[in-house]
Amino acid sequence: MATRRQPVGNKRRIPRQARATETVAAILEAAAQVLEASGLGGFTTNAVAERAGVSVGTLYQYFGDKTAILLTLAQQELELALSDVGRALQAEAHPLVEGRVRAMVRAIVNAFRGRQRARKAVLQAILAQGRGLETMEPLAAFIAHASEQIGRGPKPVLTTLSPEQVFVLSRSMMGTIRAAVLEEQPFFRSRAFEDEIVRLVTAYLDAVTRSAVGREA
Amino acid sequence: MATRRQPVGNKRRIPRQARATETVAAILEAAAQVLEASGLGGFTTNAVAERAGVSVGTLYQYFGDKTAILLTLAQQELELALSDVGRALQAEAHPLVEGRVRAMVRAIVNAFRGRQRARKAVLQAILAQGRGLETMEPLAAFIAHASEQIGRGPKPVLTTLSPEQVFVLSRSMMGTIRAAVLEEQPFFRSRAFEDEIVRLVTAYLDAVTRSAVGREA
Amino acid sequence: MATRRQPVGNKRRIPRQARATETVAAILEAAAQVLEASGLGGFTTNAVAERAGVSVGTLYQYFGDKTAILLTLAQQELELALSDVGRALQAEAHPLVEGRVRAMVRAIVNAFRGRQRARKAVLQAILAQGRGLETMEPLAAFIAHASEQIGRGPKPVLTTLSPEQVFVLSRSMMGTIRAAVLEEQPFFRSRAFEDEIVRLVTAYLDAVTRSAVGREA
Amino acid sequence: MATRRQPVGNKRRIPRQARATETVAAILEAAAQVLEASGLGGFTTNAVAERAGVSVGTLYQYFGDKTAILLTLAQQELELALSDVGRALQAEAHPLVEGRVRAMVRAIVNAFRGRQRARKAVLQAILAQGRGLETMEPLAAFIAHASEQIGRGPKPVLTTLSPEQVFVLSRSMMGTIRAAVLEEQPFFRSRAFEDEIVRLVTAYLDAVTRSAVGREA
DNA sequence: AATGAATGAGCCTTCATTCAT
DNA sequence: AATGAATGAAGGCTCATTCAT
Repeated sequence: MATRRQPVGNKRRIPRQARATETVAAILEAAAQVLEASGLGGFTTNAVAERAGVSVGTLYQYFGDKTAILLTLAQQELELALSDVGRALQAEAHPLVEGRVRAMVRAIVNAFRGRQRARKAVLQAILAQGRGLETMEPLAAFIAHASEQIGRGPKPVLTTLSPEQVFVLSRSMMGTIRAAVLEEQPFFRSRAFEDEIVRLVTAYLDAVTRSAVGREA
Repeated sequence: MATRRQPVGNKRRIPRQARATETVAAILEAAAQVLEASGLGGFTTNAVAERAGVSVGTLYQYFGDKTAILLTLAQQELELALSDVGRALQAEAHPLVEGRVRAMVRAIVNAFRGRQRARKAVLQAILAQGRGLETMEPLAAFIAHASEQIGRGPKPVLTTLSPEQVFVLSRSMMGTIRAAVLEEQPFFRSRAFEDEIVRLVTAYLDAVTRSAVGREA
Repeated sequence: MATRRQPVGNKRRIPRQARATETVAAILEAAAQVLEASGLGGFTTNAVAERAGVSVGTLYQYFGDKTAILLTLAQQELELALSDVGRALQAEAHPLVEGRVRAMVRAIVNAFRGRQRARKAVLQAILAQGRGLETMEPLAAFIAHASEQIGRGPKPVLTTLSPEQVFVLSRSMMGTIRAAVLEEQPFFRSRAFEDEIVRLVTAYLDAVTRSAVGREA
Repeated sequence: MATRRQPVGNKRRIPRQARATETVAAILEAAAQVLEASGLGGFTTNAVAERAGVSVGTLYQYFGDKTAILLTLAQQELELALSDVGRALQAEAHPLVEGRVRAMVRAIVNAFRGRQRARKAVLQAILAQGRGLETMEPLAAFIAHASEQIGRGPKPVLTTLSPEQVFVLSRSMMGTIRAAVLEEQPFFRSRAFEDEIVRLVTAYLDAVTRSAVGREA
């Protein structure tokens, strides 16, 4: 009967004090751990709070909703991965396209190494809510941008990719890596596997470029 | 999904009578419909039973577990998809590699087309339980076999693929299509998307072949 | 995260079996008892279920909402009271207006005797939700009608009452009786008190009639 | 409202300084506003504190209990209403009984006019705790006294009312007005409604007087 | 075999109250 | 005196599962 005001759903309190900031961090860390240990099924607010060493009440002081935790986590992870990959691409150390592709693949493989389960769960949760698109948007934008960077340089490859091409490019790479993690393939971190992914991406980029050039001519 | 009392588990009763078989079919069909209509969140045993026109009790007579329904559904869908793809490959109608690749891509996309939401939910549910591996295994085996068929024919392309190559080939294709389903991409059924996947696969096959030839020479 | 479908709020299952009907009755009886014993503050679904000897789940099988219980209870009580008062009025035993008024007063006093607290709580709950008007409507209609019956007979008194008059007539009488109960006045069931209420009502009716007649003349 | 830890109870600190007095006033004003805006359901200590521009801690410095705020609010309102009514009666401006009754009714209605929702909520809260009796007592005493004042004056009406008569007189009037507030009747502030209450009271006074005279004669 | 009423653990969320700063 | 982060009991409600009929 108690009236439920503020069906907010988002963040609730902007931590202004040091202690509060720590608490938020603890909650997010705990959330990732719980997700990692028990999957989405075990991801309950009580479990997160307990692991974080705070009470549920505190948790709700900073996250208006169970979902808000997930969303924040997702964003955080995304940004981390993005900056890793971005760093790999910006390096001037790779003059050749292949070199840059390889750097990116390596960054992604590394990004996928830790807390695989948490990552998966976050992904699922996001998707399960139809929030996927918005959340993924920065990633898509990034890869669209990244593909231009790959092409640029001493040996430029392409100028613009269609949305479908960006999608195929990013998802084929990500999907392959993700599958290897999920299936716990023994060759996951092997050079042979890395070679094949690089081959996949460069071959596709090549094909796309050739086709574009052919059309222009 | 958290099992409550008895951790029963799998199927319970092997239907020997016609009526029983019908009941099981009705439940599975209802499950797919519920999944399609309300997503995983609305997938409750009661909802499925009601839609199937049976009582929950009856449902539990044939499926020891809510999960068992999902698992059965997944297997069923998988078999359907596999036989579709198999048919596409066996046809002698595609003399060129590209033709065969396209036929396969189309078969897979089609397999994923109907009841997308249900499929997505099944996928999620399977993955959420770590059951993904077992369930996916037949698919992997199939594609490994299929890649040989692609290469064979009037214009043979390759003889043997390394395990890593089979993996990259199959997962990049599946992963891309799956991502399109999960993210509910609007271009999912477009020709442009199909073209890109075909390009991805053929480009990779080409690159692999060229490298193999080079090594042999 | 579990999706909450059906934010129904109303009744949920129409009991078809004997046992179910009993259960509903038990829940309503328990609700009244809890209300009586602990007031609105103690009126929790768990308390009601426990007192009814059923589980919360069962309770929610028949009432989609905590409020639904209160609403049903209110309707039930209202109908009971209404039929009591109605019976008092329909009796041909009271040829005089005063006699009929007295019969009504007595019926109301009796109606207010049992489970005062429950009644009060129900009232409050109804009002607290702004549902008061709808719920009270039959009562208003009834009193409007009853006032006509009071006036009819060998010595007719009035023909039509304005909404304000119906309101003042009914609420002054009800309010006085209710106050006596709430304050546990010792004279609550005394003849003297009854006399005064009868005097109040008849005097008011008289005044209204005289004013109406005066206006007509 | 259920007290959680320390069953503290009432006021805690008697403000001796100017600032403290202001704070208390701010809290009470905020309480009324919150009540008015969100009803009893939204009446949380945090909401009140925020609106008052103080912290919860400060609030608890002056009110040992959420209830204490409500109680204080109720008393404050009551005193205001009482002094209004008293002023209306003491005025020599109304030589006729009816005039004095009308003045009183108007004073009471007016008292109930502003912040109706807040008042209703306070009323409900008081009643919900069985605290109604104590809180209402001064009002009853006042009306008993007032009825004597009504009768006095240039045209005296009655000498003594029996306890039952005082009760019926005061409660019928208050009960009717209160019901109009609680039910949020649209005609609450209309002249027609006022007329009917005046009619009710004067008719009753009249009837009582006539009966007393008859008995004396 | 089927039914469906009943169960109850457990989830998410709120909010009165405390206490270290 | 004031602050506001933290607490945690308690409440409403869901749903997988059982079992008497």
